[in-house]
Formats: sequence, structure tokens, C-alpha cells
Amino acid sequence: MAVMRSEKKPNTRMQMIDIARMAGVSVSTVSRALAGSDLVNDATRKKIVDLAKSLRFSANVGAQNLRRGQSQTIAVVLPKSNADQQPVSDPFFISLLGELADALTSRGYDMLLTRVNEDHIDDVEGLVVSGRALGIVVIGQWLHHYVLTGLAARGVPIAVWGATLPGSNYFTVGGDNRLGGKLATEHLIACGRRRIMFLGDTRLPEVALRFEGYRDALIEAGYLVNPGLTAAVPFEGKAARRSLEDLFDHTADFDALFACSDLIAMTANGLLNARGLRVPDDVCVVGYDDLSLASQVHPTLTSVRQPLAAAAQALVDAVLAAREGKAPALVVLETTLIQRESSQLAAGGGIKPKVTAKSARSVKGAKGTKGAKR
Amino acid sequence: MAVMRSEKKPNTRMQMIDIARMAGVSVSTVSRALAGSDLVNDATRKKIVDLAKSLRFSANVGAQNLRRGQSQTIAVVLPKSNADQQPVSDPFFISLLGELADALTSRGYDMLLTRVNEDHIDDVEGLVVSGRALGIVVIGQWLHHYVLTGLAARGVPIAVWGATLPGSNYFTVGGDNRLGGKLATEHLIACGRRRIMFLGDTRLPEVALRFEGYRDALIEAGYLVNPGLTAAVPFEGKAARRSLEDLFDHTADFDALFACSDLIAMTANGLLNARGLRVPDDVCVVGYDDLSLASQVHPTLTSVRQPLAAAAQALVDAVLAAREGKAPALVVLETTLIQRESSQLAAGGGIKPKVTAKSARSVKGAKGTKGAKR
DNA sequence: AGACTTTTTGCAAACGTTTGCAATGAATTT
DNA sequence: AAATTCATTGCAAACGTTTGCAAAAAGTCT
Repeated sequence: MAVMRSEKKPNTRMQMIDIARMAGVSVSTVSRALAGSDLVNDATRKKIVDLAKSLRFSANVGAQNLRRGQSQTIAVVLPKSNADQQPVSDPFFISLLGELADALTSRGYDMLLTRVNEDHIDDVEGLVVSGRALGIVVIGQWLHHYVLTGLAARGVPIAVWGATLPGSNYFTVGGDNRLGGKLATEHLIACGRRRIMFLGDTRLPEVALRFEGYRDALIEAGYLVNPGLTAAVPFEGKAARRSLEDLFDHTADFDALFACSDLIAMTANGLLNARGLRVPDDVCVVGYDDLSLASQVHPTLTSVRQPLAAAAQALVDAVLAAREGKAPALVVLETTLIQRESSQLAAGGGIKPKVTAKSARSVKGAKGTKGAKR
Repeated sequence: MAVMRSEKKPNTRMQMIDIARMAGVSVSTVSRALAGSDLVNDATRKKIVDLAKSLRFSANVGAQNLRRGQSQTIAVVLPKSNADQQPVSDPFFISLLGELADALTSRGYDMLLTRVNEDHIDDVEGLVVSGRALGIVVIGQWLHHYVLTGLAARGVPIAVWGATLPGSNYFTVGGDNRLGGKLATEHLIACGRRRIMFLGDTRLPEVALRFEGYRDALIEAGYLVNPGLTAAVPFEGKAARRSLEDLFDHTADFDALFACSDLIAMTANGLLNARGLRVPDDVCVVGYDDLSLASQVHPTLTSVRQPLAAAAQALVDAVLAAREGKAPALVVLETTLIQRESSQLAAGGGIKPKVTAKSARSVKGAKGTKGAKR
């Protein structure tokens, strides 16, 4: 009896060569057929494609990348502060994450999500060097401008959500923070408030810009900028609450709050309520980010909106542009104020939520700008 | 003059062979040194490792995977309903996502995030077949039990966050939904409420189980289960709001709400407030998921907590077990009720938030159970 | 000093694709 | 009918690692 080699080895997965054998062609042809090349006869291609589909075959991506010399993956990194090891707390970033996932998949890229400790942000370079990702989107600039600059200088393709800092050597996408701050403050002034408190940590570039807007609005209206009316409330939930409690214990001399995130605004809202202060009658409150929740809570929250979907698109554009070695552009997205109950004019008879002002522009290199698109 | 070949080709990236040349050894040695193999002399290894580090070298992952025949990536899929194309709305899933990212990276896996349309969930098989990921974590079972069963049957390693359904052939990790429903309802009964409304879409397995707990609690207390006190409120924000508005327009005959998500609870809260009903005095409200926001809003929200970090760990365990071909286990995590202001007893003098009851167990294969760990 | 171990290294063959080039055969032209 | 095109296919060499095996170097024992 002849030695019989088992046809079906314990070979785990199906590969092109299997398809090739079944279709009676070579691997080259299979490869070309599946890639949709017109170098292969229509009938043959159809046969191969059908066969592959019916067998649920999908070519090994690692091998493809290796051969092609590039991957189709973009890494999205969420820096985590080592102070609070909490998972990303702010829903805003999360929503952005969701939009990014959609934007990337719809363009045929895979999304690699990475949480990295803020003092190891440099490590993300490895993602690119190792060919795991072709570029990196950083969600939140925080205090890492310097590190990001270093990465970009070393040729790592990065795009960052954050404040558009003038001399930046990396791609940035963000809202118009200064305008946002200004709109919010002007609105509160229009509501007749004069002692408007600014809640946010101005060490963060985005917050610093919002504060400038706040200050500009006050000055233009002829009011003083009272340093006592500024509190460096952090973004993270628990810490924010603690900070606010402490604040309200010591200060009560305000008639409006401008919070740099909706989360802060809502928390403040709750605390004010607990202390018997009514929103908006006693204190008007404006938040930032316009979370979907902002329109669901009571009272509904006036907030500054940044267009998330456009942001995600712009970030993807930016990281791809960065990869092609283009000069970094700073994309500033449309930024609008959405008025709701938490800043209702006391006298006014039923103001409907409305959009007050807009802004959409791009600084330095209009290339990737989708700001105005909506 | 001899032909001079340029030493430095436009060869983009550094690879092992470059390190090898610089260190005066072969690629094999570099490979082994970087892998920490003890087959290489300590001094040599140190030299190579240092060199690699200083050059920021990182081995090509595609090639590694190809050679090793496996990737170190786990795909996390977020099904998106094609009804509302919204990005993931519920913060609960997002938080879970964050925890998953941490759990995976801390164990050395990469996380591939994929949003997939709910009628193409089958496609995720391609992620595994193509070697892009070694397994899949599905966040949210929704109505896809059948599809998931099919995937598992075809040998795709999956682990699902959702309800632990008895005959399931795939790994599941979830809270004790029945107990959660029961705890919430018993608590509301203890608050003296009798017309407790259940808000949630019982077509979803998790919600169905919570409803069973609700029903059991009512029956054990000797109350009737009134079909008029059940409303299929969806999870997504806008739709939930619409549904609730419609509901409150037609029904007012309740003194408590048990909502299947905190988002629903908060929205309901806002609407009740707008209609002049006070929480908890007129209506007690209990939510589900214990979002961090639950303790920040006013009134703070009583809610059923599921341990997120443990959930993420269990999901990773599960998908790895699935990959090893182990028999599917159903992990049920500790589920507790966190009492807060929204269900404060009217008479009671300052009830502190407290945990009322616990549950942690595992059905069928205690292998991956980390339920009790915290 | 020779015959052993033991440690340290390098060679070369995979891993599963893609793609330049050459080969085949059919269709067209002369 | 030979010569020329053209459409379709296959061969074989990459892509950058890992790893079994054998070779070389360095100790250890008689």
C-alpha cells in the first residue's frame, strides 16, 4: 500500500493557495482576482471571488502589510493622567472616539485604540516605527504640547485634538476656543449677569483660550476681570466635584458660571441646587461641549458646541496629510452657542433654544479644512 | 573608478539588519536579544538592547505576526443600530470600552476598535480569519443572540457583554440582571411605593431579565404586576426622550420609576421636573449602570452598579479562553444597588448612600470568573 | 593535550502575500 | 501561413521577522 499523505493537515487556516487549488489556478491569479485587478479574466475572477466568499476567506492582513510595506491602521491614543488612573471620564472625548471610529472605518482604515500613560506618550512612536499603525491621532492635548512637538519633529505622523497653538509643528484640529469663551460670556452678560465665574484649569491650552475669550468679552462690555472669579476646576468627575464643593464653600459672590465642560456644569448645577440656589434664576450656567445629555437634564444646559463629526473627519484628513509629509495645518472648526434653560433670561417669555453665532476658519494651510462643511 | 553603490538607499525604516550590522552580529542574534532570549550572551544582549533603544527601533509587528502565525490584537466591536446611526450613545458602554482598553494593554494586547452595522455583524469573522485579531469582544448583545451563536459555532473566538442566556454557545460576561431588577424594585417598595413603572425595552435579553426581577419583587411583596406600568423606552438619548415625553403625556399614575439605564433615569428626571413633579418626593427614581455622573446630578441618582473593571478583565479572560477552544462559560458579576437621593425615603432623616446587597457567581465553568474580585 | 561539554553564534528556511517579468495561447494582422 | 499583437496566466523573488539546526568558541575534565 502506498504511503498516503493526509490531504488535510492540521493546517489551521485557509489561505490563498487553498483557494487556488480549488479553482485550479495559481496563487497569483487568486491574489489578483481578490484585489479586483483587471489582469484576470472576468469569468475566472468571478469564480474565485465567489469561492472565496462562500468559504468566508479573507487574506492574511499581516502578510499583505508586510509585502506592501504599509498597514491600513491608524492608532488613536487616549493619554491617561497618572494622577487619576480613571478611564476616560469626559463623555466628550468618548463621543469623539465614536465618531473617529466611524470616520476611519468608512475610509477603510482600522482603528487601534491605545491608552497611554501621560508620561510615556513618547512610546506611541513605537506604534508607527513597528509598522503597526501608519499614523497617530491624539485625543486631547492636555499639557503635552512639548512631547507632541518632539514626536512630530521626529517625523511621526500625528494629528491632535486640542487648541491650535500658533507655532505648532504638528497638525491640530479643534474648536475656536477663544470664540467659544467669548460667546458664552457675552451671552451671560446679555442675560444681565455681571459676576460671571470662570471654571476651568487655564494651564490647559484650550481652557486658556476660552479664558481669553471670557476676558475679552468682559472687557469689551466694560466690566472688570475679577481674579477671584476664576477657579481651576479639573475635568475629571470626582476631582471636579471636590473642587467645586470647596469653591462654593468659600465663594458665593457670583450670579453666573461659565464651565469649561458640560460635566463640570452639570456637577455645579447639582451642587447649587443642593445649596438652595436656583438655576437659572439665581445663577445662570453655561457649559462646554454640548453633550447629548445637555439637552436631557433639568434644567437643560446652555452649552458651546463643537462639531464632532467634522472634527473626526478633519483629524483623519490631518493624520493622512501628516503621513504624506505635508506642512502641518491648524484646523479650527465651527463653534456655536446653544442656548437652553440654564441661562434663560429671567424676564424673557420663553426663549427657544437657538444658535447665536458661528465661526469656521482655518489657519495656515487650508488643505484639510472641513470646518465649514456640515 | 569602481562603481559605488550608495550605502544609504532611500530605504525608509530601520530594521533588524541595520541593528545587526551596527552591533557586528547577525539578525538572529538581534532577534533573540530583543526577545530577551537567554541564548545570547549577556553583554551582547545588553549592547543590542541599548542600541535598539537609543535608535528607537521597534521590530515590524506584521512580520513578527506572520512568522509567529498569530497576532497580539483583540478586536472590540461596537454594533451600531442602523436605525439611529448615532455614535455609541450610552456612556456605560464607553466606560466599559475604556476599561477594556486598559485591561488589554496591561496584558500586552492591542485593541482594535470596530464599529459595525448591526446587520453585518457576521463580517467581524473576517477580522479573525484575516489574522488581524485573535479574538473578538462584542460590547452589547442587543438582539443579536442568533448571529453571535452562529459566529461561535463557526469557531470564531468571541466574548460578549450582555445577559447570560442559558443555552449559549458563546462566552458571556454580564451583571446579574435579574437580581439588579429585583434589588431596585424591592428598594422602591421599601420606600413605600406601589405603582412602580418599569422603563426598558424587554426585547433586549438584559432588560428582559431585569424585568423578571422587577416582577418577582412585586409578586413576592404581594403586589400586582400592572402591564400598564411598563414602557419600552429605548436606550438611545433622543429616542428615549421622545418615548418618555409621550409616556408622561398619557400616564401619570405612578409613584416610582425603575429605568434600565441611568441615561433614561436622568432624562426622566428632567422631564418630571419640568412637569412639576418632584423627585424623590412625588416620584422615586432608580437607574441602572451607576455612571459616574449618577453621583453628580441633582438629585443624585440611586442606581444598580455593575463592576466595570472586573467586567473588562472577565471579557479578556473569556475571549482568550474562547480562543483556546474552551467550553463557553457564563460569568455573572457582582451586582449592587447604590442608594442615593432620588429614592430617599420621605420620612427618613438623611439616609446615607449605601450598598444594600451583593451577588457574585458563575454559571457553568468557574474558570474565568473574577466576579467577586474587586 | 586531547576529548568532551556547554555556551554563544550564524545559516537558511519558513510565514502568506504581492507583483515584475516571462510564458502561454488566442486573436488579429500581413 | 507566418508574424504580430493582445489578453490571461504562472514563476519566483521579495517583504522583515523567528527559530531549528549546525557550527564555532570557550570551558572542563581526564
